[in-house]
Amino acid sequence: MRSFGIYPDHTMFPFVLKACVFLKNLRLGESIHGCIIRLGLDFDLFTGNALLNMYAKFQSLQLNGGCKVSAFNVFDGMPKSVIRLDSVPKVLEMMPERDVVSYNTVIAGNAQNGMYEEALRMVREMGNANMKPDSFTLSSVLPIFAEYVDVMKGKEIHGYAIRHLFDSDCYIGSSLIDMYANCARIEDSCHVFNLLPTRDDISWNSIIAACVQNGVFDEGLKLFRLMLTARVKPRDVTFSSIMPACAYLTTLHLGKQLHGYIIRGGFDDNLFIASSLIDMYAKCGNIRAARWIFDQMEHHDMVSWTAIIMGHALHGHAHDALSLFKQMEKDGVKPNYVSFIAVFTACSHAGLTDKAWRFFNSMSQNHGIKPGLEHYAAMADLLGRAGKLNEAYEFISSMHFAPSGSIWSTLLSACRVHKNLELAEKVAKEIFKVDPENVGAYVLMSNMYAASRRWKEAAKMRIFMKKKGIRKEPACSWIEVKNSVHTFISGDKSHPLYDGIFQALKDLLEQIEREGYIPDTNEDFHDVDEEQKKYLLFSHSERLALAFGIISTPAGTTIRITKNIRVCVDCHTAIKLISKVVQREIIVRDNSRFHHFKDGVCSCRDYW
DNA sequence: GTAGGGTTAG
Repeated sequence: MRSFGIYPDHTMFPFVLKACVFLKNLRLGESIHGCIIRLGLDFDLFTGNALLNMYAKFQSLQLNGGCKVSAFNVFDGMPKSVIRLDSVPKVLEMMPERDVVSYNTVIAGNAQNGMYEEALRMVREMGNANMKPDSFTLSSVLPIFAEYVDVMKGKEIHGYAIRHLFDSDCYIGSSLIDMYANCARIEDSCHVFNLLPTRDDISWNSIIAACVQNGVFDEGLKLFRLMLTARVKPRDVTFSSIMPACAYLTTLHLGKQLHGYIIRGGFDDNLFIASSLIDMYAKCGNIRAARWIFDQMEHHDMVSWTAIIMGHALHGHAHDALSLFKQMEKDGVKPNYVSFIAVFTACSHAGLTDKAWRFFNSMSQNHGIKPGLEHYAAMADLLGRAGKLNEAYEFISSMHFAPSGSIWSTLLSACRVHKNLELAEKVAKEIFKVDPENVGAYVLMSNMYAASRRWKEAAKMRIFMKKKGIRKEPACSWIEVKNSVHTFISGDKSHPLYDGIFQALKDLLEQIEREGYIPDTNEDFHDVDEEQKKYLLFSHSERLALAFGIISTPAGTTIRITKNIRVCVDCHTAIKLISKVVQREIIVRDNSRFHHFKDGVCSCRDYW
């Protein structure tokens, strides 16, 4: 057009600048900017707004590469390479007039670059200039209050939206869903979603992510199915949002189905999705598949490294976990807060206390990460498991913040494993001081008293619980057979195939007794005779699930069971022998790790 | 000419 000698007018540049944004070509954009100035069109409002938008977008690109330098208001202190990007405030200052769009563009630019206070300042300035926030403004501001976890301010915006009839706006809808979800107000998220007159893929993604992030996994999965029924196409974000639900519920068949979708949709090179797949396979007991995905990836970021390290840690592969951590550092990927939790978990499941101490010290010294509650908890857990109970006690007492009930609880369960009632009493006192309703502590103390035949004190604990009206969650195991999940609680006879299960349990008992199995009744704390105890052990939830798995799958199939609390010692012994007599691999995930039983031995080498 | 959603955590 220009070669024909035709001059562009003010209507043209917004489109040309937009093309530069799509092409991610800053140099081209800058030369167009030059062209605009030469033609004297930089005083045009629409052209100015398009320039603002372009520079703001390139600012995001630059910042996503690492440094979070404020390019909007800092000029002097900026590194040379970023100086060109300072053009947003310059363009803004030069503009002869500004409208709502100018402000919205700058507000969004600041908000997307993490400069929340500057964004909010611009909102006030906009008000001072007699311009009212519109739906664009609100959907840029809401994510700020989501990030701040400030539900009061978020609600204020929601109210403003309702008063100005913006609440049926799809964009504001997703921001509201996300804001409420971030503030743990999942009911409010659902309420907003249900009231939306129109929903696009992002509204669906927002509500699904909201459910999963708040632990409402069944609802998340239900909404995912509804999304498919509504013929809304799932996107990359959908998969990385829903996958953690499969990981948490150990629904391997669903995870695999989603993996199929992901491959067919061509999403398998997405970093977020790959990390969520690694986590899902690891948590569903298939660490080999998790590792395969990790090894297939072209680039690894900190999250994917952390996910695979945690995966190996949970499966008791401390050596793999730690050598991966070394490799990660060698690759120049910086570990974060979560990565160290994974490292401590690895050390914990292998009893590597010395190594853990070295990591703990290097975490703050070499990586500048201040140990948080989770790190202290992991270290305390590790020391406790290794039997270093007093060291753990000292460690917890020396924390630079007040210990929580949960951190003392890790030590209490270590006292149970190592049968130290004296320290347990001391620890329990600390727990009841900060958390008088801690169910686990009452149950553990009651069991420990019972184990030392101090029935009166055991009963006292139970009575305390009753008085306070707190109940422990029943022990529960589940297993997936033919794409459906079967749940068992201890002593449960309600399964339709119970007769077969009972017969199988009896047969298995006979077979393992021939292998030398002697019931270990030490951990059963009912004041009843030995024969009855044997029966109680016999009907533990993991045994029921296992017996059901054996009779309902073909010979040789790997059996995967999930349990909500720690596997009991007797069941651990029994399952080892069962894996030998039925010649099957049995994988049990309890609340802290995986046990791979095969040929009479367990991967945890009886340390868990 | 301007806006919203994602992965790892005893």
